[in-house]
Amino acid sequence: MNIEQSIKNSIPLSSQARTTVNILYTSRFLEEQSAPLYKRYGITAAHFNILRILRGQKGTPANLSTIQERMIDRNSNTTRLIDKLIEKNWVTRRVCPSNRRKIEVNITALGLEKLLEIDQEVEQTLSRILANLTEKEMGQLNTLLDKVRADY
Amino acid sequence: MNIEQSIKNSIPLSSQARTTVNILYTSRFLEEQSAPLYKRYGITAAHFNILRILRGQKGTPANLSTIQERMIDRNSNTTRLIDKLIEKNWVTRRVCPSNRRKIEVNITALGLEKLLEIDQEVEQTLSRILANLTEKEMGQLNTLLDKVRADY
DNA sequence: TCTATACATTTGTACCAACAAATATTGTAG
DNA sequence: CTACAATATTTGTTGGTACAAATGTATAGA
Repeated sequence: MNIEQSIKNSIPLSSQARTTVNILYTSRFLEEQSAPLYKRYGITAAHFNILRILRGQKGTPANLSTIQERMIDRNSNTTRLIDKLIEKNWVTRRVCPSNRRKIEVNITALGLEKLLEIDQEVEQTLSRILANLTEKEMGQLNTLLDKVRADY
Repeated sequence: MNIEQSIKNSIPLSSQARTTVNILYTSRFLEEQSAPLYKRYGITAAHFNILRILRGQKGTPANLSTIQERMIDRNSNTTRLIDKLIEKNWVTRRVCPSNRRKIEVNITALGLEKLLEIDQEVEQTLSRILANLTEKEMGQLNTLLDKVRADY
């Protein structure tokens, strides 16, 4: 179903508006599909995203500003997101010895283990949904989306 | 900048994951660009979306379930979103006489006026951002996104 | 060295969203 | 005509998000 049928629009949208609505709507759709999965582990997509960033560090500790830079969903509550992951013993936080304004966040062995578990489920879900697209089409889609954000 | 540079990823993502992250990230980007605009009018994107749906009704009242069906962001708080629009005198709500379980929501003249104002600003912002894409590219992007949501 | 400024994170607050349960109304099977 | 299920919306609660202000630390200039 195309986007105008999906949202049952009765007034024609400009190409720009239609494209924007389609991106927002599809993003929302993907979030809805994956949210229950994160929930089973007591976290949200934002927590998962942080875990993936920390794994990407390959042992090097990350400080808050680095994490924020790399997040999909930048917000100023990264502290509280980390708090939750600490509660679960999935990450650790300590004051950076060389610059005590900074903190060092590390993923624990348990965190890595859980991340792997969740990651596999996420990949399964995504593969099922994106099975509708060929590799070439995913490439085109990525190129076009990159173009939307160009100059920013 | 492509998505892996944007989020500074250091571990290669699967095509599915890359595409998903790209859709989420671009969606988030578009929300960030338009949010301040809505905020100046004391509303959120969800309120704006409801106003657009009501305008699409061309005078026919919409009940809550109809609005929810057409929303980008479906949630069960549509009641409270409407509450806010009523406070502003941008919409009215009354019990449907033929079926008192339902309510009838209408946009007011003031609501239409404000919607037009906001809409013009939104269009300007979107046109500026999506100026990076040709009409043909927007068409391709829409086709690909529709395909992501096919079968659902 | 005192002071101002920049940097990095945390905290307060108000609002928004998700989910479940509650309420009210209507339709329907016996 | 009554009990039960279905429909439509509202409300309670919990937790998340946005934004601003506050805190603590480091750096650089007079």
